[in-house]
Amino acid sequence: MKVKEIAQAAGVNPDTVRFYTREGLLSPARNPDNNYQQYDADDLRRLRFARKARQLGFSLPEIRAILDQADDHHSPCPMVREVFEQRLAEVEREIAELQQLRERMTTALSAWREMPDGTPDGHTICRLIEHWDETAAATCHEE
Amino acid sequence: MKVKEIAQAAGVNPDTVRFYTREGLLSPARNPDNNYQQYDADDLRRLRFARKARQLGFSLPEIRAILDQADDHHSPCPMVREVFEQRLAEVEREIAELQQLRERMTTALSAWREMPDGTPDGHTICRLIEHWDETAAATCHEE
DNA sequence: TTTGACCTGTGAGTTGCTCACAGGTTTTAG
DNA sequence: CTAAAACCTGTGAGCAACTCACAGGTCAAA
Repeated sequence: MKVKEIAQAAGVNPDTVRFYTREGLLSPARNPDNNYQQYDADDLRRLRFARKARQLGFSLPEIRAILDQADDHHSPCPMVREVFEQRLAEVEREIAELQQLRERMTTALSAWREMPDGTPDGHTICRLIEHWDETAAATCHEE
Repeated sequence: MKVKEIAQAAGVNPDTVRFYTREGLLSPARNPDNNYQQYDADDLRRLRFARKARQLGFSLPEIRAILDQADDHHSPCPMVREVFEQRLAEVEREIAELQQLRERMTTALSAWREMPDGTPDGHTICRLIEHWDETAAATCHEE
């Protein structure tokens, strides 16, 4: 398989395939005639695995670690369980943060309906945002 | 105020102040003696505004647009309302995606409790992840 | 006066791609 | 048979919003 073929088979951008190859997640053979990359079924398996793992929130270094362990005939699954549970906790924290944010946004939006727009006067820039509750917002930071 | 002082007053990293200055959100005067940046109360107001707007999900270009409009004595608030509503919709979409993801993760986790770890055998890399439901996960992509 | 804490600008690193570029190869249409 | 289109190659830059590192200048206190 050439780059475009494996990319289509996995449903990703060919540049992603090239990128993963550069990053060492894929190690295709070479066609000695034209120096093209030659991917096989095992590469496709690895690529699909990597994409699934990405959807689960694994980072590329984590995925590479799992793949490397699999290459060494170690069972990577306990590691997967561990990282997975950490990732689940993170997802739940993100949900909680976003829900807090949403709540404050809808509250602010309904409060704003009664506020005049007001041209900036040198003391306020936009009172809609300046009246946002600072301490409440402080707990909601992106990372 | 010098960089560190305004940074402390707004509760941000001094490098963030420098970065915002480079990006044109802040335009401090200069001390002609030593070429140090000199921030005033208006800069602090702009900085605090920018941070609040960031917490609300505005991008730096958006914030700069608001600030520029305020400088020109236009009322930026209608623009704020508009971008804010877009942002709220986005937050709600993110929440929905993360909730879907969490659900699939907890489902997978409980399914995995009954699965053996299994050393990779050349056909599977880690069955924990390979048995993740592909089509279900396809609807949850990061952007 | 020397140490330490600050200041300056610039450039690189972060993450996971995506795109652009310049040049080589292969396929397809005329 | 040839020319154009579509592919391949590697490398390097761009995204967002910082954060950190570096080398050199400035200033306060001991």
